[in-house]
Amino acid sequence: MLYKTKIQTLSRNPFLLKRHFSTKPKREAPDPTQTICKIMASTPVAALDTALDQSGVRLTPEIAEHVLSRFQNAGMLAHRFFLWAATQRSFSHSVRAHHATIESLAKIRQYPLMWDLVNTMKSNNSLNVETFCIIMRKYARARKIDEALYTFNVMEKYGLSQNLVAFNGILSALCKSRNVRKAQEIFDKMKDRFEPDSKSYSILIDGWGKEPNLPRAREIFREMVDVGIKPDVVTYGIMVDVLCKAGRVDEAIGIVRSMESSGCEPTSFIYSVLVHTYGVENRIEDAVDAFMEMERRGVEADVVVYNALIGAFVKVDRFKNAYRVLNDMDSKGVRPNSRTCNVMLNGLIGRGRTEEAIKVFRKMHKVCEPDADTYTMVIKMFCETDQIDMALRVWKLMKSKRFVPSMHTFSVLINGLCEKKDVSRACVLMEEMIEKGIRPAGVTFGRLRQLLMKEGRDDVLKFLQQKMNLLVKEPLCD
DNA sequence: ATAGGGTTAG
Repeated sequence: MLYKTKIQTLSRNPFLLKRHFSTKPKREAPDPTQTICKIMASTPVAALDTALDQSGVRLTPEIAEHVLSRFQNAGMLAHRFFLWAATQRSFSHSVRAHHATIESLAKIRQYPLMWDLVNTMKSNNSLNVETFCIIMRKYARARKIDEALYTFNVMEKYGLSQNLVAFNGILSALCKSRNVRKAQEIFDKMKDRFEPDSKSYSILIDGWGKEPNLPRAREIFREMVDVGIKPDVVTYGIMVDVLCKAGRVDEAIGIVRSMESSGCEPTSFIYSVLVHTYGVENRIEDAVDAFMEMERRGVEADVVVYNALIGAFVKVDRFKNAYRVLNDMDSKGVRPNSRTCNVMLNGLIGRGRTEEAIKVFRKMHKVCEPDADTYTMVIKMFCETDQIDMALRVWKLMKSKRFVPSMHTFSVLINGLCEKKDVSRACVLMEEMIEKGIRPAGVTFGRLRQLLMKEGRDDVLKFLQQKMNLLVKEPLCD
């Protein structure tokens, strides 16, 4: 109640951000990590071992993990480093380092090398079920369903038991890669062997919900209850989400009430779904009510619910309320994150409030670690307001932080440059993008092609096209 | 890495 009046009577000054974002950005990686990363980034592969040998760094498992996570999108490099490190005296890789390298190799589809590592782990006696879950998930994401199933089936040959964890692992891998049908098939075939638990059912319900197939999701939920497995707070949360996404908010509320009466307390997770859904439907009063109900029940708001509430206000153009929520977060000690920033920026940019967006970006980007989307939005905004120089400055800022731009970040800037007929700059970026292994969207490439043809630069076009043909057809990363 | 939520872009 109090909260509602508070949000309605707002401070005049929308820029209270200094107060909200007083925390320092993240800690830095330890120094030896930097040394190694620099060597890896600047040394030709053939000379890498020697350069690493001469670095004088005393390796620890922690440092190795840091380095591997830095290069997780550069699978070959990560693997080279892994092999080099393994030869160092009185050093051995952690299980997590093995897993990280397995993931890196799977990303670039170097499956034989990946299995080599599995065998290494077997002889180390460090293999576990998680190793196989990782591999199953990677195969499923690469649309290699048979290989995922093979991985599941081959576990026992590696001395691991095919237990419920593994069973849920394969179900999850299949559902997450949009193969619910297959997951359901496996489930039906093997459920007697594994005694499914609430997780098994939750995985399937979520899978059907994302299909989307609400009737099937409902059916599995019912089956779960029928066979005597109690839905827990996660299962309820999934059902609420599935129903809300299907536009059945009324029914979702019914679930919330039923969980209350069965002694299962809703969490901030569930409220974030509700607040978000009301926001999407422009039902700001209901969104605020849901948020207040949560507070009344003593459930602590986390950054996600706050973001949903901010998004709801932004959607109906009530920015002052949004700033007030930021204030509230600050007083409760909940730190905003990159999405908080993105919700604000997206709203401001969408309403043409460019100046304000710039101010918010200036203040927030120091605190909330912008993500690729933050940069994409800001660069796009500058392109569309005819400030390409500013767009380029943000690009440089991003690069100076060694931030890796996404395909979309490249796209908006290339499009902006094309718009300005700055073909040469656009081409340089296009080349950089392709070189990084990122496949440009068809329209982006098409636009540049048109310009190049108009200017008679068929040579450049041919060059870019050839480079692109070297790219694998499917994306290498996920 | 056996289960769930919030933004945008394309």
